[in-house]
Amino acid sequence: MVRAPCCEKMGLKKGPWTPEEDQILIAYIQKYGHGNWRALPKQAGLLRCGKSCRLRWTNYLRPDIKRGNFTKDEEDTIIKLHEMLGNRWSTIAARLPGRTDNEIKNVWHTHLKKKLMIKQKQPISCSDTKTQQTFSDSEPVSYQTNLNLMMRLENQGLLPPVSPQQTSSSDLSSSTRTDSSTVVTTRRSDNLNMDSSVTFSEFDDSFWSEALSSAKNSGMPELKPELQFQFSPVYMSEPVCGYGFSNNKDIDFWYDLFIKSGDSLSLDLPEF
DNA sequence: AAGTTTCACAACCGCCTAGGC
DNA sequence: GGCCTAGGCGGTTGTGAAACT
Repeated sequence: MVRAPCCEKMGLKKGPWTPEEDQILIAYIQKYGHGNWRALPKQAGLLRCGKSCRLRWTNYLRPDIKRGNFTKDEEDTIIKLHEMLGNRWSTIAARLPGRTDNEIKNVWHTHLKKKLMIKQKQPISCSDTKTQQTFSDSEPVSYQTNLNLMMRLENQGLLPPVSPQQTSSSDLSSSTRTDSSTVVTTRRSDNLNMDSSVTFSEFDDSFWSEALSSAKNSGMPELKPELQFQFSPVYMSEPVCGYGFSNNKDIDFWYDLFIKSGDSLSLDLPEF
């Protein structure tokens, strides 16, 4: 692949953006949009490369960006999602409206990583000890299976990043279950093909009963039957949920999210 | 008050992938 | 199928501000 010459060699500007440059970029995008980032700076009269313009717009100038400190809830969500997804910043960002992957990456490296390190150094309380034991017991069974699931979903193009504005309760998936397998119909009709479905023969009844009994053992209230049915397939159909029930900690996290919607749980997905 | 270190975050770099030709 | 380009992603760096000595 031939790499495009760097900005400096092309006589283009690097470094911090000035307010004037910001204004030019905003005005241009508001008027013409940003169909072609490479052509944009020239057409807008900016001495920047297209990549720099795109970064500036997506990370800073976009009107839907939320500025200011992260809330406790946002931090908790990042920590839990990072635990499940690793450094997939853009996927994590898709779950936090108004936050960019760059911002989340920064806050992780500057705050949350340290916060977690401090937390991990603290002695485990009696109740925590019990929970941690359960985690390690359940993890080896389903983790690899869940990774396989995620790879299959990715290979079939069913794990695109979800932008927050695209998520609404009106475009939920339908999910059905056959005798031998769980069929997941993808959730969103815009960039996922609603006709596509995936059959997970390895996720049989024993898998779900194992997951649900693990949840029960960890002290959660028993899930309602209709919830078990809806909860599991919908969970799997979500890109961020690709790991499935890898351990009790994950179950706990998703249970927290779902249970907050109360009795309408089996019908409504939480907004991310 | 001056110098040094640490912190926070914007911006850049290099790689990868999808898609057009 | 190979080449090329644009766009996207995660890792890293640069820089100004704040804290510390």
